[in-house]
Amino acid sequence: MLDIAYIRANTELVKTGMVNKGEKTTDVVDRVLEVDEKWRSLVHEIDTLRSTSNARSKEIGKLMGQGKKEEAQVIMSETATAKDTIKRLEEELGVLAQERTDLLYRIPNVPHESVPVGHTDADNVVHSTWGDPLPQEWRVPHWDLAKDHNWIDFERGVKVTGAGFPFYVGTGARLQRALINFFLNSAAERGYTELQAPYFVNEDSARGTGQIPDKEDMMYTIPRDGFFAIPTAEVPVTNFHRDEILELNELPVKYCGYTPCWRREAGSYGKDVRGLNRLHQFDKVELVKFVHPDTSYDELESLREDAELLLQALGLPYRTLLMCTGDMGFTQTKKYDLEVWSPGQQRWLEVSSCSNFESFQARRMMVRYRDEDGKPKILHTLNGSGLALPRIVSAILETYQEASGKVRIPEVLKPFLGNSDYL
RNA sequence: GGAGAGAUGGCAGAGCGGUCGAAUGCGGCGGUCUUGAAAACCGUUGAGCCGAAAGGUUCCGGGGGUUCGAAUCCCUCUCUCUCCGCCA
Repeated sequence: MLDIAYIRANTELVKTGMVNKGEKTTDVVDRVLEVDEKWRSLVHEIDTLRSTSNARSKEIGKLMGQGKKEEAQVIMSETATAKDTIKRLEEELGVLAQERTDLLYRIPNVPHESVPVGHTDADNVVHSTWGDPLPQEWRVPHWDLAKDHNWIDFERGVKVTGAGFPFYVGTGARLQRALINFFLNSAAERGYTELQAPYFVNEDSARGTGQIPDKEDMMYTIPRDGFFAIPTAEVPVTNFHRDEILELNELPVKYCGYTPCWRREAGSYGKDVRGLNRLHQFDKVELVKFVHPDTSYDELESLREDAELLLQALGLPYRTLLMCTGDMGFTQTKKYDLEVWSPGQQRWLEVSSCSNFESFQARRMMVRYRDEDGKPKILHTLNGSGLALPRIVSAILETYQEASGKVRIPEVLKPFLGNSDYL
C-alpha cells in the first residue's frame, strides 16, 4: 500500500498512475483522503479526551495514596462521562480506520516515470533480445518429445491428483533437479543467500505480500489449519523479515529460494495450458532483495541481469520486455519480463518477471531499515524469478532437440547430469 | 493426541491494580582513560499514530471484559516450551 501522506501530497500523480494502469475510476483516492481527514480529526479529539482523563486518574491515584478519599471521589464522578464518550468515539474511529485501510489497499502502486504508458501487452517495449529465435523445422513441441522419451507423465499426474500436476520421470526428473541446482548455485555466486522456506504460509504472510485481500483465489488453501499453499517463494521469503528493522550496513539483503509453487489458475483453458505451459504445481527459484530506497532501480537492473545470465548460460534465445503501465500489475512500479523462445511452439514463453515494489510491500509488512539518523524507515523490496522451471524445460527440450529426436544437454548442465552429451 | 508451564524492550530477566514505557544485566551508540586496544568508569539507547513544533496518545502475544485507573484481575483465542505417546 501507498503512504497516505504521499497520496495527500501527490494526489494527481497517484490518480494518473491509476488511470495508466487501467483502473476505470480514481474515486477511491478522493474517498481515502476524505476518510483520512475525518480519521485524523477524530484521532486528535480522542487523544485530547484521553489526555485529560489520564491526568485525572493520576490525580486520583495521588489522592488515594494520601488517604484523601473524599477529594478523590469528586474527581471520579467527573471522569465517569468522559469514559463513555471516549468509548463511543473509539468505536467510530475503528470504523473509520477500517475503511481507511480498506481504501488504501485498493490503490495501486504508482508506475515509475521510466515505464512506458500503455494499455495492453502490445504496448510493452522490447528492452533487448539475446540469440535468434530458432525456426520450427523438425522441432516438435516438448509434450510430444517428453512423451516419446517418457520424461514427463501427464496422464498419471491426472490420475493421482488432477490436470496440471505432472510426474517427471527418470531423466525428466533429473533434468529438473539439475536446473534447480544450477539456478541456486548461480544465485549463490551472485551474492544471494539460499533459504529453504516453508511451503505453507499463514494469513498474515499472505496479506503481507498482497495475496490477501483480492487474490486469495489464486491460492490453494488448507482451511483446517488456516494455511495457504504458496503460489511463489516470494511469499515466505519476503515475509522472512516482516515486522523487522534491518541495519543500514547489511543492505542490500539478497535471498534465493527454491520451492514448488501452487496456483489454482482458475479460468485458464485452451492452447496456453498444453504440456508444461501452465501448471497447478511447478518449480521455481526465486530471487528477493531488500534494499535501500535510493538504490532500488539500480538493484532492479542487476536483478534482471542475474536472471538473464541464467538464460544466456543455458544458451536459450530470449527477449526482455519492459512492461507498460497497463500490463504491469497492482503492486509494481516497474517490471521486466523475460521470455524464452519455444521453437517447438514458435512462441515466446514468460520465464521470469523482475519487479520493483518500492515501499509498497514493505510498508504493509513493516520491513524497515535504520537510517543514518537512527530512525526506522521503510525499505524497498524487489523480486524476480531465477527462473521458473517448466517453461525452461520446454525450451531446452525444444531448442536442443536434434532431427533424430535426441536432445543435447546444455554445457552448464552437464556437470549435474553425469557429464553426458545427451539426455 | 494427553498432562503441565509460559508469552514483558535487540537478547536475558524483574514487575504490590495508581509517578510503569516499564527495574536490573547483556548488547548497541557516545565519551573519559590509553601510543592503540581491552578493562574500568560516565552518559545514552524501544516502536506506532496525531502534530509545523511544543506536546499528546497508543503498544508488555491477539481479542474482549472489570475499574476513575490494568503489564498486574477475569474471559477467550493463538503460539512457544517441558514431559508422555506416536513418528521421518
